[in-house]
Amino acid sequence: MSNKEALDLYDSKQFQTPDGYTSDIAVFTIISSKVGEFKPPLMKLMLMLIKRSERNAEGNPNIEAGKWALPGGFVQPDETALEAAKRELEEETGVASIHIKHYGVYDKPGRDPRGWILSNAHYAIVPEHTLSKRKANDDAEDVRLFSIDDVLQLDLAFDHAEIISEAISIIKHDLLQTPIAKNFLQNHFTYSELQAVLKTVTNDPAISSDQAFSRKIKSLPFIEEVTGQKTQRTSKTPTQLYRFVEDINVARPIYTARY
Amino acid sequence: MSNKEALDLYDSKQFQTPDGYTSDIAVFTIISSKVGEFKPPLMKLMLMLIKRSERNAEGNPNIEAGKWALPGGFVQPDETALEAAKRELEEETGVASIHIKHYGVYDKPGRDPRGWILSNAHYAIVPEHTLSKRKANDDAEDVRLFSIDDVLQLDLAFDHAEIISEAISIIKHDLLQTPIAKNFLQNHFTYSELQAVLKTVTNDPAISSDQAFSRKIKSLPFIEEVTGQKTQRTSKTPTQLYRFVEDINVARPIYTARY
DNA sequence: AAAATAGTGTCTCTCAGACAGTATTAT
DNA sequence: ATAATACTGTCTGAGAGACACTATTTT
Repeated sequence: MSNKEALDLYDSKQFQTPDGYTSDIAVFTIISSKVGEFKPPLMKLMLMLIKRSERNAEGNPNIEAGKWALPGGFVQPDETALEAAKRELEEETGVASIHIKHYGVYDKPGRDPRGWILSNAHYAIVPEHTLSKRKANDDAEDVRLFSIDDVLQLDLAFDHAEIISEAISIIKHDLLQTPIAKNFLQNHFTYSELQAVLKTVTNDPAISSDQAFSRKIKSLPFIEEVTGQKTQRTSKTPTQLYRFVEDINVARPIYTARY
Repeated sequence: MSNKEALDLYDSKQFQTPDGYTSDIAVFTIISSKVGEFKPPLMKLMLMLIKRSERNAEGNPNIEAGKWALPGGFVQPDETALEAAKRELEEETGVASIHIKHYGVYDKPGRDPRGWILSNAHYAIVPEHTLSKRKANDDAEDVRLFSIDDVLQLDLAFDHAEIISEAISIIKHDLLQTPIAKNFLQNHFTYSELQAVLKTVTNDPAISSDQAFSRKIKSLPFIEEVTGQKTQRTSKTPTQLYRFVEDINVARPIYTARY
């Protein structure tokens, strides 16, 4: 093949190359305020941010020091941006194999004062308890959860205000349009627990009304009853448990939906 | 601010940097076989590919020569990948301001023999007539439209088989889940023209049945009648024209849909 | 018994789906 | 008149929404 000959002649310097390739991760969790025994949970959607250290690992002044930022870091040449995001998230939280999804590319010239630096944005969903062991590291002097209603008031590094704003839009959309609510719940859950997750992003009466939602959940093809399984963790009355069915196509064409 | 001090100390060589940053574009069009006068169109969804030249602009042997590939090229440091895709598409087809959307990042190590080269994949929708002036250029010795049913049988460059396969999945999804069908149609269209577009990707009876679809289109909030406007281009009977309403949210939550 | 959550029993209204029928116009 | 496309009339059944009611259990 002539590819070898072409390769020998190829000069990678003929085009300008980026100065860096990074992955950022918007880590979402839901904190359940346990209101009391035999009560459904009160839930709030939160985003994890780090506070950038004054000095980096080498002891030099850090860029955008003191500002709040998404966790993330440089992609290595032997991995994809998604793999880098998973690796960094695991380094940060100790959790592997959670839900993580790419949602955007940020490459506007001038977005990073250090040069032509590209970022791939991902969002991740982690159970609340896995963030208990979250810790500051070389680059972060603090790690904290913020309500998605407050987070954009912070002094944010780089273009992270824009990246976070889009992450919030996307997760609100995906929670209602895809079955990712699954990732905020235990394997088996009650209708009121799923409802509490959805109520963090919608006040649609078809979802927030107890009667309507407890009826509706039975007819959803991507959710099934766990037959015979009940729990009392949300009420004195034993309550039916449900689970998400794997690999069900949930989307209905907009041209056949009811409006 | 101390950012200046930090910047002076920042060494961009501390991390390995990519060897290139590119944009690829999957250009879709629909060719309407005009069956005859007073007939609705027969439509087929097509993808435009280029055949890579044996030699590049400098006269050297070209990488992946002779293979079919997506049009695309290197992103410049003063533009985003999306801007680069628009610029390249305009250079290629002469069309500006058409529908174009980012849908994927391809950065698997080894995907390009020339080195660590990142690609952002976009899909574009262009009206058929704008591709009449399509032309070969330095990098392409041929430009051609392929049916989305046949295109994956070709000998494709780099990892373009994977990129094209995902483009096809995404446009099939978006055609039914978003109002992008608008971009395949004139401003004013008949129910059977919209139906013909949708039938390129679905055989759902609610869409492919004439009676059902002509009724349903009246109740869709994102489509409105153009009052008093009729056409005879699809039938002897004068037919009602419709248009897409701007900025209507079309998505219904999966938890309130009918299944 | 009281209180709280989790449902179920009905009714009404809308609409999807099916089938048959009508409307319009060029030839 | 015929043929082709574009509808409309009408029935049926499923289900969404609203309201009232029942069920289960702890305290």
